Formats: sequence, structure tokens, C-alpha cells
Amino acid sequence: MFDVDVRSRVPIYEQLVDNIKKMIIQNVLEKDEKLPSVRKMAQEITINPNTIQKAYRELESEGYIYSVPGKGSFVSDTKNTVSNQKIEVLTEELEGIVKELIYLGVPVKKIKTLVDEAEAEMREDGDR
Amino acid sequence: MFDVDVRSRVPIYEQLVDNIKKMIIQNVLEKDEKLPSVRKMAQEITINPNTIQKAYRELESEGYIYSVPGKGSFVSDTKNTVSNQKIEVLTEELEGIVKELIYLGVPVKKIKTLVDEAEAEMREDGDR
DNA sequence: CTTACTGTATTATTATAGTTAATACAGTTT
DNA sequence: AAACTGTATTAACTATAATAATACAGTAAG
Repeated sequence: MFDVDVRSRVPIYEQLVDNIKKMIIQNVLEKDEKLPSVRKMAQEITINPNTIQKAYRELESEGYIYSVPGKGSFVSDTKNTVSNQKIEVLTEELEGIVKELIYLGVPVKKIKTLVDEAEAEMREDGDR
Repeated sequence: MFDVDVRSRVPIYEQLVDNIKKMIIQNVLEKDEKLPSVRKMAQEITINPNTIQKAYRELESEGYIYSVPGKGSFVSDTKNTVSNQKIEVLTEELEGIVKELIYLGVPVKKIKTLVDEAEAEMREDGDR
């Protein structure tokens, strides 16, 4: 569920932050749901509790979770902002890809055509 | 011309690799053009020659440049080899993101605006 | 009240990657 | 010969991530 790649160049605690953020935004983790305790999570994925704590501290400071000493760490209410945050993330990704395509020599016009094609495809197979 | 951010989390040598790759792909650096020597480049951007060498070694192993001991390092002929496959991959990613954005209610028109903004931002960066 | 959980904090240590530094050697260019 | 090139090697320094070992205080349940 919370998988990390210990060999990745991006730090474990940051992978955790990203993963959990994503799950919260996608509503895989719901409001007030309890996250595994730092020690339990540390056991689960066999890494040091301090690393988990660092991730949780970061998530709390960004408002994604709230922690109560003695009780645990819980998912914050991000309901009203969830969709916006998700769009924000996707927009950033889009920006990066567009920039790469442009420097690879793909003209903006062509990129916009791709956007249209994606929309068309989406209407065809109305799933997802 | 070859600027790096020494405070970035991405290593200097990798920034160099990326920058030079981009310039080659965009044809800012042309086939058989001579790159600054490791020592000269090191002076230019005030970092260690070994770091430059590491970048050049990487670029050579990826086929972007070729180095001749005693002469220098030169841009390879990569036209039509390197970038096409990347464009394919990026196009698929673009498609996925666009579909998600549409699903979230972002109109196609707005997405195209984002494309334009990305292009504009890119031109800003390019002049820096 | 005791026990076993929670989050939190602190300090020390290890591991790793990036970078710098100082040389050295051999090929080339003039 | 002198001044360039790329290349290689070894050592040292730095910053950051991660581990380890504790400790303390709040909460919940028996």
C-alpha cells in the first residue's frame, strides 16, 4: 500500500509524502481516516521510524494530515480543495511535458492537435 | 550560456548534461561544433573540471557528443535518432493528462491556453 | 493504576553522492 | 618546445538521508 523504492534518488520520506498526498487527493484515504502509526508503518515497510516521522511532519505542515499525540495521525478535510489541488498537479505535469515537446521541436500547433485528439478519443470510449 | 544552479538538488553535472542535450536537440549546438574544453568550461562557470568531465563522459556515453583526446569534445550527429522515441513517449503521457483534466471538468480551450503559457514560460527561461 | 499504545524530540553514528583538489599522462596543435 | 586538448586516479571535504537508541508525555483500555 505504501511502497517506496529505497534505491531511488528521491528520498524515502519524500516518496512517502508524495504517495500519501496522492492517496488523499484521490480520496483513497478519506477524511479523518487514521494513518498507520509511525512505528507500525516503519515495520510495514522496514525503514526507520524517524523517517516516517519526518514524512508525517511534512504532511502536517502542508495541511494534509493532523497529528494528535497519544492518538495518532489522521487525514485532514481537504474536500473542498481536492479537485483544485488535483488539477494543479496535473497542470504542472502538463506544463513540463509541453515544454519538453517544444524543445524537441514539436510545434505548438501540433500539440494542440494532440489535445483535440485526446478529447475525441475520450468521447469515443466514455470509460475511465 | 551554460548556466547551472549550484543550490539546486539536481547535481551540477546533470544540469549540464540536460542543458547541453537540449541545445543539441534544438540545434543550438550544431553537428561537429566544438564544445568548450573541460578546463575552459570549468573556469567559465567556476566549478571543478572533474564535474565537467563527468558531464561530458555521460553525454558521450549517451551518444550526444564524441571526444577526441588532444583535440576536444564535439557534437555528434544525432538528428532524427535521439528525439523521435522521446516524442512518442511524451505524446502518450500528454494524452493521459489531458484526458484526466477533461474528466475533472477543465475545458479543452483552457487546456490549450495552458499549452500557450508553457510555451511563453519556456521562451522566458531560454533567454536567461 | 498499569500496560501498551500513540506522537514527539534529541543526539550520535553511518552511508552515500556530489564536489573539490591536486596531480599525472598522453595526444594535438602551432 | 610550449600550450593546448581529453582522460585517469586518489584523497579529502561536504551535505543529506537514514539508522539507532533513547526519552518523555498524552491516550485508551484492562
